[in-house]
Amino acid sequence: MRSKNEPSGQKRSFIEEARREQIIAAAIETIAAVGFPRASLARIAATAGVSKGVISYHFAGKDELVDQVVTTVYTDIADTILPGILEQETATDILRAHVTGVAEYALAHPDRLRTVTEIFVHARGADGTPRYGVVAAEPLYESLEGLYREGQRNGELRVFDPRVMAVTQQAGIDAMFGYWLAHPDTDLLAHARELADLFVRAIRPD
Amino acid sequence: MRSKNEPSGQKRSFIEEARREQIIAAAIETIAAVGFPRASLARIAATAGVSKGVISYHFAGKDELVDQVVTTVYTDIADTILPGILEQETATDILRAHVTGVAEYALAHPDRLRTVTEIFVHARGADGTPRYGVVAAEPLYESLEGLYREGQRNGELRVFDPRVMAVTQQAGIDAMFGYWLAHPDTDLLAHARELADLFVRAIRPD
DNA sequence: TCATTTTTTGACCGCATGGCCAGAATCTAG
DNA sequence: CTAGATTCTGGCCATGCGGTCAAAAAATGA
Repeated sequence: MRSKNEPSGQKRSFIEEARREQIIAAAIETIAAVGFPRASLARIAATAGVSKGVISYHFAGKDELVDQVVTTVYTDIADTILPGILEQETATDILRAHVTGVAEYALAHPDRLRTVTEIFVHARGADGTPRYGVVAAEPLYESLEGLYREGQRNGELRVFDPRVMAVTQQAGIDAMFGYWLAHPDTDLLAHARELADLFVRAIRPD
Repeated sequence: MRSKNEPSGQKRSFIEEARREQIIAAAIETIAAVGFPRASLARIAATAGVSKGVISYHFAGKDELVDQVVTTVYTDIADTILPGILEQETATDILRAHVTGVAEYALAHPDRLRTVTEIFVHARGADGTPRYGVVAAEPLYESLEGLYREGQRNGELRVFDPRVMAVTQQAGIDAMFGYWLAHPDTDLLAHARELADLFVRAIRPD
């Protein structure tokens, strides 16, 4: 049975599903440990304790494996921090919940966040262009913009450029995580609170 | 004559200096065009119109070439935008001059900014750790912190965590440039003004 | 039990990389 | 003009990569 992105028609066998999960987990562990450029199929296979060919057997190629890693981690992040965000009422509270939610997830699962960061930064398509670059962040930008616009409509926020703020907010969060990776002794949650403060002051009415 | 980082004792010959400059220019052009991971010595040599061995002859290795590229570009950036920053009086004006200065440089020399961005993101040492990562940004962070602290001392700025703000400001500038590269039709200077606005509001007194 | 299918292994392929080097070409002094 | 130093070329090397494959091993089911 050749592996496919979607189990079209045929269901995936037991062992097939288990192996895929195992290999995805090994990929996350390996990428977090040695970085994306050094996470070769051979290294990932060694982490999983299987032969290199097994990965080729269960995944169409490295690209599909990386796609599955991204999907797996992002689903997990969304499932973890979305509930805390949805229970907020105001745009300001949502912003704070977003920033601190990512920080809390980073503390609980540093490997997963590091892995998707590595993939976003380093993964490139066959033509050399980024595979998950700025384009992949577009839905997130639009989501943040919607939040800002609602706040502007009801007067909770002042008038500003939502796109610039969305890009900046996401950049601030990414940089917070990157700085913490390089300086693990710093207080990530304190950084998150301070960062949220900066953003709230930047967009509140005069 | 073997090449060295510093001309120790012996002066560098005429042709040596010319070739080094030519190869550095070719490296900048190549990295900006195809990205750091694809900018092999062979490609850079082809851009320069010389044999691959020439690079090995004039530089100790790829690492030294990349170091020279970074030094060259950073010196140029500093020479270009520092004057405009130094003539400002207040911390707020300095911040605005910093943000818009980088934007103006990006418009004038997109290849150079893109190249150092590529190098900072992708260049790794033999052990896989980043060669110009967060650690390399430390002097810049300290410089920004000094600026903030001065503003806090004389009451121009409120009290906030200077390190978090420094990390965030630099991240916002980097993201501005990255977004512009992906969306070249957007108004970079307008983004810079808006970004400076966000930052000024984030740190001004209540 | 035993034939069939699924899964795994380990060797192998083509390719690109950074670096090396013998010899040719070029430049420079005496 | 000529001898020596400098510079350049083009081919070569070892390494690591993603991917493929025949054959072995394991699981499955009649």
